Amino acid sequence: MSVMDQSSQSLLRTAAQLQKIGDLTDEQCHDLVALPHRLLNAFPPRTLVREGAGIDDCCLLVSGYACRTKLTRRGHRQILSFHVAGDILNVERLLLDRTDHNVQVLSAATIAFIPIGELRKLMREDKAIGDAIWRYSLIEASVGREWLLNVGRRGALDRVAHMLCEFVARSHEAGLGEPQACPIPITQETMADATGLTSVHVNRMLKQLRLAGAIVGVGKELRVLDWDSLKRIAGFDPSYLCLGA
Amino acid sequence: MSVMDQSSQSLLRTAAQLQKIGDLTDEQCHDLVALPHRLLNAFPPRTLVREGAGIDDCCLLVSGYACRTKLTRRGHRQILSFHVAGDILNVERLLLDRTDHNVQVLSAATIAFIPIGELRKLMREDKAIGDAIWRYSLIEASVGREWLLNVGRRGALDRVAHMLCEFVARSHEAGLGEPQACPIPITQETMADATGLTSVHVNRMLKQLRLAGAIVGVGKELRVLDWDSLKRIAGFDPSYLCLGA
DNA sequence: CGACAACTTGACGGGCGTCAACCGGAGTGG
DNA sequence: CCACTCCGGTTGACGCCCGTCAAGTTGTCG
Repeated sequence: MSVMDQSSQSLLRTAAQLQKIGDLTDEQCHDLVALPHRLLNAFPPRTLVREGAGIDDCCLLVSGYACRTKLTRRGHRQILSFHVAGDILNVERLLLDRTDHNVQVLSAATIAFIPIGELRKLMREDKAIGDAIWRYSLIEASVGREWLLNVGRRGALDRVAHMLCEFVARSHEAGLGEPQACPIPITQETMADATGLTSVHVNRMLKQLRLAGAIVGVGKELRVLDWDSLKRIAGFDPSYLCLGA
Repeated sequence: MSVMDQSSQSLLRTAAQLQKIGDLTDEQCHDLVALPHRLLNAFPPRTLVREGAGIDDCCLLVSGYACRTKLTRRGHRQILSFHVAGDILNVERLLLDRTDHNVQVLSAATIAFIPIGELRKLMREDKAIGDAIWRYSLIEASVGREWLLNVGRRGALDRVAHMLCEFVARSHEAGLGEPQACPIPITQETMADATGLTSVHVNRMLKQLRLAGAIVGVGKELRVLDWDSLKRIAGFDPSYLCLGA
């Protein structure tokens, strides 16, 4: 595959996701893929976007894993969402002047930068595409609400289990693994910042989940073994992910 | 003021808020106010919208206070956001088929129900109005991210203080009080469900804030006394509220 | 082989949850 | 007018969950 082909394919996952979300035609999908952009390879713990920055590009995750983060004044980090290939990393930038969070990569990743003006132009010209992206942002908000419930009102074990469930469900949706035996390539420190716990306590909870037979593996090869069991512990109901639409 | 006048005024606050957010003309503002709707008076602890429901109206808060909530399977409640007069209580319903949370009133309140079809039609006909509402939903998402940071990564004292700060800042923006000496008409149990704490511990934190001279009052007459002091304790930076735009 | 990052485990302590009692004000009915 | 109830706030005692600190292990990369 030539460099040109690679580049022309890089927005495909995002286009496919928006096609499903917004019920777009193949032609609209093509318009999305044809958007001008530049690519970047990044490695952790690289920060792509910083809070308060008014960057001029919309960032799409072409491959790899990424997350959004915020920091308290005292320097404690909270992860706001996980992202897989095809996700848009800063939708809100399309209409707001300021980015209120950071974006960091969690693995080796490729990111596509699209000038905001180009994307806005396409959205203006084709209302269905605009609606699809709006819908995408509303689904993100729905996921964010579930995270708030998770962090605010579930115990540590349920909380970790729930985070793993979402990770697996979204990986599966993106074609990156099976619910049964899906790999989870993130560190325990990352899981801690996503759940509002410490890495030490995440470790204890993972041990407990291992003893319960729900997960297996160590280090970077953590895998979900018993999907049903994990869902039960977490009280996981995937409807908030809006995968069906 | 006649009943007719009352009804014709009821959407005014929402229109004014969207006008500021989306830089709308007076005429566009007028179109919003003229939307067909019916009014409802409600008292706590009434639930207006239930999770999973596919209700056909968009709910605007005309007066009073309300909040969005979610429940874990075990029945623990998390408040997702507070709302004051002029707020839209279920924006996401404009593009998603399902509501993923509940809406409850926190005080005597008046709600306007607008048929979704009517609002969608107006948004289609006037793109600026659609953009303003999208922007509104993106600002809500920004607030939600700050809540996640608050609940996940701040200690109990900072957390309660931060919640009070936001409540005051938004009340002030809506013209319902001054930063200095702003009343906070919600119960400690409500504050607990908003911060991921228990009402007992919220009580302890409020006592501490009283001793620090930041707040005064008891029961339903809780008031912010020393705004700067409260902001400092909370580490509050209002930019996430996007009040300037 | 050394350096380093991530995981693992144990000991200890504190922040916050839980339980329970009491208080005070608002509403209600006699 | 007073008794009663109810809801919300207040406080203390107690204990557990989870944070903190620290040491040790494993795997990877140079």
